[in-house]
Amino acid sequence: MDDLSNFQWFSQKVTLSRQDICRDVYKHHRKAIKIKKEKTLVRNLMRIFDAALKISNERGFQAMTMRSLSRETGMSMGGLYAYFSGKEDLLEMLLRTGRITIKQILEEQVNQATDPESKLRSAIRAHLFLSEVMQPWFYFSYMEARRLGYAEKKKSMTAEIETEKLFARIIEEGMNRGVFVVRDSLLTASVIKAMVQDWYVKRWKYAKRKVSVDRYASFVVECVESFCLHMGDKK
Amino acid sequence: MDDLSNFQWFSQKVTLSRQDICRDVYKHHRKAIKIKKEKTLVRNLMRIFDAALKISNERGFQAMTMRSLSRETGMSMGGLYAYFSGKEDLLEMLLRTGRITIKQILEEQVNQATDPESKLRSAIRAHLFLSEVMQPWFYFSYMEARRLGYAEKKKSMTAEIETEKLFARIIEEGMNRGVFVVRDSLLTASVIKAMVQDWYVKRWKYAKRKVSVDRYASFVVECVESFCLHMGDKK
DNA sequence: GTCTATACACAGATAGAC
DNA sequence: GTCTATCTGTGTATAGAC
Repeated sequence: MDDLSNFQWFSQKVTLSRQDICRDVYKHHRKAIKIKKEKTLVRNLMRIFDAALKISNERGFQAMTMRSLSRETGMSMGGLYAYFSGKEDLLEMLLRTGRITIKQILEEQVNQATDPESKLRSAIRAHLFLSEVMQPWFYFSYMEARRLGYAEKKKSMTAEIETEKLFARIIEEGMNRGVFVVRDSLLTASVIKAMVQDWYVKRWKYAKRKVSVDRYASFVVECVESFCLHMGDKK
Repeated sequence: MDDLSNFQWFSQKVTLSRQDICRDVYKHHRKAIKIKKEKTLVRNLMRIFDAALKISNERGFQAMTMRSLSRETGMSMGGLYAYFSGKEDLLEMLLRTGRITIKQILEEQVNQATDPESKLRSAIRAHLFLSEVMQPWFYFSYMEARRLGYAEKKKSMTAEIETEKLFARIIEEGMNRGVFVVRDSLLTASVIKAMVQDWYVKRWKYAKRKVSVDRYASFVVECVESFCLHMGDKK
């Protein structure tokens, strides 16, 4: 799929799914949400999410006060509590929406390719482009996940393991078919994930060096293929 | 150097340098520290540092209250303020001690090897073993660095860039000598760093899978060499 | 050198007017 | 549906006893 070579496609997908997400949030947090008109809910919830991500990614979620959220959204503190029952609740919403979006979009991408080589390439590129479009969310989730309550922590650990398994399965398939060198597939998946994560965690670094997603993606693919195929030359 | 194959050597080094570190801390924070006896200072400062790292790595530095630090150290809140003038000050001390220890120890390791291949191997292993011994500090520094004041943030960014340049220089030397494939040396250094960081950031994952430092180090070296030398087979 | 008690600031959350 | 005003809990920091 040619669209994978840039992230426009992902960007559209993410924007379009915003309505669905809000409906889902409403379903799961009905008790807490006092807003009845869907249009108002969608508009303000998005404002709140964007503001919360912005503030949290600068100083941390715990350091984000309701007052600063009020300032950033332009809504009053009292008004904010019509959209969630408390900070914990907001956190849960934020994490949930991200997980759902990612799942929806990645599922559309899965198994578009057939051979292990192009599957691996697609998986790496898809992850990178998605994390580029939703960078604030990925960064937030990465940084805050491990300091949450037990339940949320577990969820994010499971998500991490699942992503790795996705890569590991592709690699194992390649090994079984004899196109990839036989090595520890889980460790290989881990280092791939580490490289993908570096893109959204250290974005300031790559921005400063003017490295684009496309270039980074190509580099990671080259690196992984060289390891899996033991080819040093460009393909 | 054979000692590099396990991290006992690093462990000893770190323990031995504790006294020096305290002397350095005392020098830079003289105004804030009200303790006169060196023995008391060293003992309690270490208690405080260990406790602060433990709490912060669970819930974040910002979420660590003086009350929780008091509980963890067994010291009273009033007593704690004899060792630093406030949370910000404690933070600065913590980061400083880590940077100094790392610098001292890594400098001893630099240029033990001569050819680019073994230099690269040594650099990777040294970083991994050091981060293993000082895991709480590395994790802390990684997680808290980006939400500090401007000055401290700058310092930790510089440290990150410097580490990358260390790797990049070795790789460039290898390219110039014709033993490494010519590629983007900075991007190569970045992905190496990403793999090394994954070790101390995702330690829970590797612990669960019973992957040892030694095994992880060997794997990363294999991965990097395969990319730089375009050899897929074991060396 | 270490403790207890407390000052003071600011956080999250809500009630009730509009 | 949104605002202002305010309650209550908890945070950092210090003064002064031991």
